[in-house]
Amino acid sequence: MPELPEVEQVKKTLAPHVVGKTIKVVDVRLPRLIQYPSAEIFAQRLVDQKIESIERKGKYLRLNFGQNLYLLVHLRMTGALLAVNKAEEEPAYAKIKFELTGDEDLWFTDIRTFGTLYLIDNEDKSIEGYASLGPEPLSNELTIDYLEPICKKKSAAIKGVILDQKVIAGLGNIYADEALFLAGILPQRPANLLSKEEIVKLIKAINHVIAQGIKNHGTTFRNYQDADGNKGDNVKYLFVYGRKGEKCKVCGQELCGLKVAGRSSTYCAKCQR
DNA sequence: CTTCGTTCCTGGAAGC
DNA sequence: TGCTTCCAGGAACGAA
Repeated sequence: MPELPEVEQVKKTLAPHVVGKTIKVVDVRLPRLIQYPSAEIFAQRLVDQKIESIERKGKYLRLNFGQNLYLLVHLRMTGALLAVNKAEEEPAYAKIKFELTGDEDLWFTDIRTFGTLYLIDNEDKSIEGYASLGPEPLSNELTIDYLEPICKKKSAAIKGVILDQKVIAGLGNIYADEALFLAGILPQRPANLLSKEEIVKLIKAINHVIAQGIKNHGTTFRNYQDADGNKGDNVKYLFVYGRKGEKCKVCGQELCGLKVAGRSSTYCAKCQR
């Protein structure tokens, strides 16, 4: 599932293929993926737009066209943006084709079709999930002074708090489990019962796992691939995610599984308290 | 306001 | 072997 490091890797690999290219035709094969505006207007407005740059904010990618026109893409679970040579056959699960100037086209593919796309004017406040994103890991806004008061106000599980994109932008199930393991905190602990020291450790752990994920080009657990169709290398560095029933890499004890905040969670009952 | 459950979807794994 | 059931989860949404 694409989280911050995976989306960052898509941005890096996509940019050399598409920045400076102009969209000539848009073929939307699954209109419900277009959240705003209608699929018809979406396709029409993109014609002859030149891709000036690409940015990432949280798990969103933003293609900038100039004149305050932006394409927001959220990959959700299995969405992918692929640059494919026009001579090659189209990719599997192709849902949207952006015909570009040059030798390659841009494809949006999606197995489970949860991905969402938006074409917006200005850096609009109209897309709630995008406009309300909290600070990012590795930014100087994610501080103890920011996070501690938020935790103090919430009796819900800490894992749910750090998965909330309004609190921290970019964490998903994989990096949340990994950060909680590194910080030595059980995912089900009520956020308001964490000590200041624990929250400090958690912020450091979040920054660490995200930086490592980026360095390793993302985590490919099932379907994630970058714009070149390559997988990430980070899965071999995971301590807990997807390892329920296996031995803890630190203490050797069998890892536990539990539903927390509606998500499957894996943790070590000995290393995490 | 917060918190929690439901919903969307498909492929692969697990179960019978 | 082959069919059925379950599970994966980001985030919007509605209910309590």
